[in-house]
Amino acid sequence: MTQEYGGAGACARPPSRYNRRMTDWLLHTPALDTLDAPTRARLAGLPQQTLPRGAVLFRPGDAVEGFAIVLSGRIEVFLTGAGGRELLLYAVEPGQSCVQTTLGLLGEAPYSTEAITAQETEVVMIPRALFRALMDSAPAFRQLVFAAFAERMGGMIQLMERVSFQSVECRLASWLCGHADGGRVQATQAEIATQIGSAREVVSRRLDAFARRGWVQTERGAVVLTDPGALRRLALSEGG
Amino acid sequence: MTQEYGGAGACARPPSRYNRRMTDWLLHTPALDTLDAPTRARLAGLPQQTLPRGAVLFRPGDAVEGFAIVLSGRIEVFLTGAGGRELLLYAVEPGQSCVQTTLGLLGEAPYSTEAITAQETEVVMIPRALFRALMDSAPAFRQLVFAAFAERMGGMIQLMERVSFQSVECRLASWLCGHADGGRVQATQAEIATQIGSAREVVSRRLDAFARRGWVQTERGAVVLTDPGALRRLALSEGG
DNA sequence: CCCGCCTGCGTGATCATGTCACAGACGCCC
DNA sequence: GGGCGTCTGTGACATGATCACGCAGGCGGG
Repeated sequence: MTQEYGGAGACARPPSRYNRRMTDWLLHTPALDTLDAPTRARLAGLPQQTLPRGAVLFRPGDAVEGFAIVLSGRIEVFLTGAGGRELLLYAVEPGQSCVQTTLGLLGEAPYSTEAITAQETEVVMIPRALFRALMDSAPAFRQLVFAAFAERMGGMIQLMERVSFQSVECRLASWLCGHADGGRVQATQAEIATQIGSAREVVSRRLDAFARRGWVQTERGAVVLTDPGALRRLALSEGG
Repeated sequence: MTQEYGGAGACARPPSRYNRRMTDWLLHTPALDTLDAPTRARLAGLPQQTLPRGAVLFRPGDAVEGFAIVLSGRIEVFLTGAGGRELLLYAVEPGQSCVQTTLGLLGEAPYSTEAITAQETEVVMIPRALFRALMDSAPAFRQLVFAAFAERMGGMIQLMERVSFQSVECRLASWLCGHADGGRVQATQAEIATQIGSAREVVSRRLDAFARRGWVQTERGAVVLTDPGALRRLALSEGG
């Protein structure tokens, strides 16, 4: 399902066909607008890379090569359990950076999670040395990194809360509402299961229950929301 | 079980009987050894507070008053679910600081968790303004905060892994091994349940199973480990 | 000493979820 | 049409959470 793409070093040594010209990508990255001129100058020269959907940026055990900033697309970071079950920890979207990476750069610890692009994704890698220099010398950059860190931590706590204390039904309804595009969600049940931290069979049964209540219609690779209101009410009901 | 102690503002406005003399507590805090002289000077004057066991430092919804550094004792931070079930997120021990607090100070977000002292605990509170100033001007302080942050994030990911992918039996065995004092663990089954993120009844049944295998003996408010080796093997078996 | 009460513990019943095994359905390519 | 891989549906079962009790030990008041 997720095609291998360059293995462990994908983000560090990508095939050249995915390298882009060195350009002023900073202009298109609002999150970095607050950076001062010298910092911008040091960043502007870095090459950006385009990764196809399904590329593996890192796996558990990999060493951390540099600090990634996402320009466009989306990277999903998963925790993998013994039985092969996966749990989406968080997603990295444009202007954001990867906490696991920050963690690795600051503490020398290898990755314990797996990162896969969910769409075609453009990233800029900041090498370790430059990252550390910026952290020390560029207050705005530091703010940026710290803010990202804080946001993730908050997100992780929320995730823990949902996974530990909320029913699968609630999580599923919530996820469906949050991913509907014109009353339609394009995803296989296995994908949904991973996203909400459950198992495919369970998703299948819950969706079936929703369908019997007339809230959704299931198709191969998609779910149609026929009563988004009901789903939303369930999602907000905090049901344990 | 956890006596209320001054409520929301406990750490900000403690009863005066718990205030101590202003002293050079920095001398006894190895974690802060790397701080430069000016920073140490700014910190040395802060008062330390002593909180009894069971004091509530903050609850969900409280505003963040300042940055806490633990000198001695132990603070436990919990997530609370709908049914009143609680899950230990992490503990703050001497020389460490509270991430939730950092998060709140940086992002203005209120607490979503609950912090309770597990023993008599000495803390120093750094007011918000000083905290921000130090973050900007004292690289060593910044390093300290960042390192703590990174460590917590790693811990949270590990916790997520254990809670999501490991059996209660493994977690229980592991916890017992980690908390044995001379082959004996002093804790009620309800406490153990909270620590490993399960329910009291489940702990009761698992302990019973251990007892039938001759690995432990249960007493009122305590567990005696009669075969620590077996428990340790189970704890390390990564059983899903 | 007896009683009432609180806390901690044990247990059965039931529900929610995760896991395993397997079969049918759908799409696609040859 | 036939073969193959992916997606989905289902039954059987194990684990864990929740609910509803009852029982035991400890403690203070009478």
